[in-house]
Amino acid sequence: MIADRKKRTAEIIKRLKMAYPDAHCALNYTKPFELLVATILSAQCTDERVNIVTADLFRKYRRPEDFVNVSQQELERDIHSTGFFRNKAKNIKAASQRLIEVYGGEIPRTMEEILTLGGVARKTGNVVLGNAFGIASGVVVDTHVSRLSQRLGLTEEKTPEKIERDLQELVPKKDWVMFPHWMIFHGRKICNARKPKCDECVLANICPSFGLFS
DNA sequence: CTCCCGATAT
DNA sequence: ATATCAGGAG
Repeated sequence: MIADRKKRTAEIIKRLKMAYPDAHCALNYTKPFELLVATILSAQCTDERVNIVTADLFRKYRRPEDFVNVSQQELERDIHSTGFFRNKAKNIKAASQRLIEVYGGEIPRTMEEILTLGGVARKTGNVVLGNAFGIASGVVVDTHVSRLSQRLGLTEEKTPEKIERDLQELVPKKDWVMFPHWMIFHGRKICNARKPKCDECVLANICPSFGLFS
C-alpha cells in the first residue's frame, strides 16, 4: 500500500524532474523579506500578477519599517490588484511589526517562529524557508500540489496540513523543496484545474485519474 | 464551515 | 456567468 505509493512517487518525481528541469520559485524577490511579502500577496492570485505589483512595491518599500510606517489605506492601494487587499495589507504590516520588535528585522529560520508572524501559515513558511534559506522545513502544499496529489492518488486527505503529512512520508527529504516546484509547473502547464491535458501528460500511464476530467 | 477579493481564462 | 489563481483567519 504505502510502499506502492512510495515507489510510484519516486517514478512521478523522476518524470517531472525530466520534464521540468528549470522548475523554480516563480515569485520575484532579492531577499528573504521580499519573498515573505510576495508569498503573502500570492494568496488566491497568480504569481504573474504578484510580480507586476512587487516590481513597484519593492522599489517603494525596502525594509519592514517601511511597511509599518505607511498608512493601512496607502498600502491597500499599492497592493490592490492582488485581491484580498485589506487582509493582506493588515497581515504584511503586522508581520513587519513583529519582525522588527522580536527578530531584529530578520526573518526567523524556524517554522515555529515564522508561524507567530500572523497571516503566515505552513504553506508560506515552507516557501520562505525552502527557497530563501534552503531549509527543508516541510513540503509546500498549495492549490496545485493539493489537486495533483489527490488526482495522482498520493493522498485522500483534503486539508493542506494532512496532505503535507502524507507527502512527507512519500517524498525523500532531499526533494522536499523541489517537489512542489515540479508539481506546480505541471499543474499550470498540463494538469489544470479546469481541463487537464491528459493526452500530453508524462504521468498518464501511472495516473489513477487519467481521462477522468476530459 | 465562511469570509476575504481583483484579474483572467473559458 | 463562472471557476480559478504558490491561503489564512475566525
